[in-house]
Amino acid sequence: MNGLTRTNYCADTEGIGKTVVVGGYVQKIRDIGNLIFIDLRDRTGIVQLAFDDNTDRAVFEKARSCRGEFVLLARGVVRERESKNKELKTGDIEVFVDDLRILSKAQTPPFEILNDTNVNEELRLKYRYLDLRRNVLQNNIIIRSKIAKAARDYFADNGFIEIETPMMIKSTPEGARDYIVPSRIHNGSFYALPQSPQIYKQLLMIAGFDRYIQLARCFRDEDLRADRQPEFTQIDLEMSFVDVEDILSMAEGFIKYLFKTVLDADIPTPLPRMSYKDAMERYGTDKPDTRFGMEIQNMTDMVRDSEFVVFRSAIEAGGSVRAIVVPDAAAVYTRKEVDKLVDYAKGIGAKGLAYVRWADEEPNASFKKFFTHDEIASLLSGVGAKRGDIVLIVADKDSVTLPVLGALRLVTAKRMDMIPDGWNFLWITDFPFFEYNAETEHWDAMHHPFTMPKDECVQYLDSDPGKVIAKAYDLVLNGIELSSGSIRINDYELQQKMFESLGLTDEEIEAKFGFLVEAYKYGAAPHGGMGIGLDRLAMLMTGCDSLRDVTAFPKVQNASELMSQAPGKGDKAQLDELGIMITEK
RNA sequence: GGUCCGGUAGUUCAGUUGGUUAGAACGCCAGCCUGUCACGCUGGAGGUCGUGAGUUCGAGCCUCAUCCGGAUCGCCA
Repeated sequence: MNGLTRTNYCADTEGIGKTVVVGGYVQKIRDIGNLIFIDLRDRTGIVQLAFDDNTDRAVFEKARSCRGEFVLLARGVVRERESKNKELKTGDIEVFVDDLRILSKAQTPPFEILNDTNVNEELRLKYRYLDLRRNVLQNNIIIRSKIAKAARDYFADNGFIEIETPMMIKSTPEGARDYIVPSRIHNGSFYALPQSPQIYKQLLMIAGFDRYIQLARCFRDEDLRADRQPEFTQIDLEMSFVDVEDILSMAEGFIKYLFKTVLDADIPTPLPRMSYKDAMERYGTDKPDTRFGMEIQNMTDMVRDSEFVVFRSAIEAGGSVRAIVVPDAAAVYTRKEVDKLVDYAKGIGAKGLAYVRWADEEPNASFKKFFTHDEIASLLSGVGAKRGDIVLIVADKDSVTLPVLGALRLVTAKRMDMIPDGWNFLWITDFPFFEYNAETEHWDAMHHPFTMPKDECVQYLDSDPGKVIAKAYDLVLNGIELSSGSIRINDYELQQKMFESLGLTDEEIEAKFGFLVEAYKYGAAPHGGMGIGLDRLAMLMTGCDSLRDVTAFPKVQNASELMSQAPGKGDKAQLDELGIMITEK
């Protein structure tokens, strides 16, 4: 670059008396007449460039002409500052510049490049390359890179082979909606982008690779959330000659290594476990946040004889009455706000929400007409409530009471600010194999149809599908699902039977999974694996609450990308070639 | 697809019951300033009030539609 070669990153500049060459973006200019300071920024941080009346006039004038975000290369001697800045890593030194190159001028950016920004995210995403200049965002991306490296290192050290699987594959039924890619050669046919490399990694096990890993891009055409992007990355792995325990301990080893390497945090292993059934009954969700208590309590027996029709009819219909106690909430939740909770509960499927708001001496129960003073007192002591608490009660089928209270538990805990920091990992095990779909009146696979049922459950496949437990497991961190996996069926006859239980006809099985069933006829070791969400790991490990903050070029809620404006309309020639005609929706 | 929230200088926001010329801070431009680091001082430029209809003598403000972004429910084997 015009005879100058960079010697130091900005924040790594050191050695008083040394001549250095630094390069970066102009963060800030302070022009004090015969004295100019420029804060120069690169991905490591900031160093101050200094110019004074001993500076060559041409260099001085060049410095004066600089503006924010100009790209500079500056040579100079490192010297101690006359007045130091304790806020800055390089606050004790500055570079006294004798040669300055303006490598690139820059327009005034639409927003200032500041770590602590409150600029509208929409604008930041439109100019994502400017947003990404901010050190906080760069650090997130760097941590993400370290996570990926830790994964490759750990699994390579444990004998895993990194193998790429195709991105253009055949659409698989069930599961999420596929993104599809039209084929030019096969007019009218489409590839699908993989929702995960599931089938391919099983085939790699059949091929005998024994241990596979891939940082796999996955695609799901479903609505977005803060923790859901339509394309995302999984640390995808599969192992042969294993059962559940082998995979869990391999994954635990990785988690331990990862957190030590990237965050220098010690994660005690083995990680705690909870069955799906316990998770649902105690937390109303299959991904409980166990950083705080407030578990769901079963009040059914306490109110079994009550006259209150809401409670009684729920119980008589085979349901339950359950509650959570929100400690010290009466001071925070006014009557009006409790009403909002009632609306919220109704919005997520409850018929209603009974409550006791115990602010004053006398607890105020929404159902006090139906209970005596003593009965209410005994209910309160039964659930362990004290004065100042609010008790939220739902009476319905378990499939309503549990998830509703689980959601209320999270909402109120956030509002009460009672969720401590920490790394609370939890394995959820013993998932049901089937999930009844009331709409189609079918049993669907809860995990996926290749999941191995527990040995002792195979006998219930026909008689009582709801009773079949799968060799499937999820890893949950602070209430967010990080990972999901299972042992796969490696026996083609059993696989055939599972497909039949799912209501697939022989023709459907043959058309959709024929090659997979065929493959298992040629011998397969017991195998299983999991996919760990790299994006979510990065989000949690950087303390962010959106995947957008750990993704270089994320998509927004309607799955478009604001910088490039993707997706775009296909042009006429492209569509003609593919034989595609667009109809108005 | 439903519900809710938001959209006013480049940015972040304020804008009274609908009423004269829509303000502030930061940023930007120019000048001055020898130790700044949120530099300071002086002056200046900068607005399709997301868009389109409607109500009204008069709309940033009220109504409807629509676009964009976010949260949430559905959805995500």
